[in-house]
Amino acid sequence: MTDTPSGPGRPVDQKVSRRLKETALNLVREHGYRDVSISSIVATAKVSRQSLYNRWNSKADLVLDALAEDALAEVAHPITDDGSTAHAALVTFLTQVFAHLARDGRTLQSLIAAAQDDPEFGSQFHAAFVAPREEIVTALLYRAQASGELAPHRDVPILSAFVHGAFWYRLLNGQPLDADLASRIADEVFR
Amino acid sequence: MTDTPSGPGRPVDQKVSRRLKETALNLVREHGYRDVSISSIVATAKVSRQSLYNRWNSKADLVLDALAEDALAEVAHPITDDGSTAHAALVTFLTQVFAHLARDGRTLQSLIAAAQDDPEFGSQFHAAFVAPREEIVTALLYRAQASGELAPHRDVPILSAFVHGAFWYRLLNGQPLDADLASRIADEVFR
DNA sequence: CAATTTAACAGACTGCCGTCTATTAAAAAG
DNA sequence: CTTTTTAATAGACGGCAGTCTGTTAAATTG
Repeated sequence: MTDTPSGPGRPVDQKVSRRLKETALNLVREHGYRDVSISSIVATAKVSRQSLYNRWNSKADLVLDALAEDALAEVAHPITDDGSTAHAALVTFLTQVFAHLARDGRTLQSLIAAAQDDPEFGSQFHAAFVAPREEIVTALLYRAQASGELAPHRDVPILSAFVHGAFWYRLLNGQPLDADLASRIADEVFR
Repeated sequence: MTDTPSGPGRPVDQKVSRRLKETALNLVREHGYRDVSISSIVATAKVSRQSLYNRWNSKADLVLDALAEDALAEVAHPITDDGSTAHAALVTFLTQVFAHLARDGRTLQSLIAAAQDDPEFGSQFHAAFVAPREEIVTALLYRAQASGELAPHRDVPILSAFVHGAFWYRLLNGQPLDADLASRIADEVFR
């Protein structure tokens, strides 16, 4: 999927792609998403403007792709501490997410913002970032219900919206995402 | 506060302000926030570009101001059905918010997005829209605790973040905000 | 090797943003 | 009435986004 060398024509230069992603991520982390222009990315990467648009539709597209290779993807695997309670697992999950967001939380805010006025990017962002985390928490809560740690009549989809919503609400309103928040969220979910 | 006619110099023409707000709101409701340019607003309102920038710093500023005079402000008053339970009051509040968002929810999404990359507008948006609703729900939950409807050990700030977060999470992810959601949120809060 | 196909590149172009300049209009102050 | 002060206007400007054109480069196909 990453490279399709078959067929005629000059092949896509992966070095160009890598250079663009690295440059974009470096510039965004240094100056902030808003203050990095497409023009500055291609100029810094020493790549033609069109080569960027041949690969991505927008700055948001490019940055999401660059982030996906980086720390953002590391949280997306399910939690494996099955010896522990669901309560503890939720705290662990949230703490991990928050820790990774210490570096790229600001950028993530900008990507969420970009998704609001660009439905196509919104779908990609949802698939790459939102859905996997939604899945993890939902599965965790259903397992907790099966094991009796969570009462069977609790509304798991709503509880999941509570957890992710509290996270988004704090992030998008510039409030801190710290270990204290993680444990208080988990405490309220598991009475 | 709306007009300060005292002092020398030509007074601000309120007709120009009204025309800009009306035009902006009409255009945004018809074409969507993203597809309305500053240039089209001033052209349609037959007002000079600078007159807009003399009053607001950005399109987001203008549209928030225009919305604030409209339906958005109507929800901001506390709930008065004191004869009812806190559970019912929360459902009423959420249903009202969701109903008003049927018209301007898309625009609100765009304003939340704009706030992410513009701290100054973020503060204004928070003061005009976020804080008042946060206040209503928080007060409602504390009253419920005082009356015994909500257990005293429950974490009201977190519960408030749950409620608003679920709302934001659904809105920003393009999911429906309907009566069903309102009652399920309330059911989980007052379990 | 020659023809075909696709990538990379340089550069131009339109449209919009946010700012700035110069001019005219409408008020208070002397 | 004249001066001062601020608003409204018209229009220009530099910078960036996204698109497009033409040219060169690198691969497969015949």
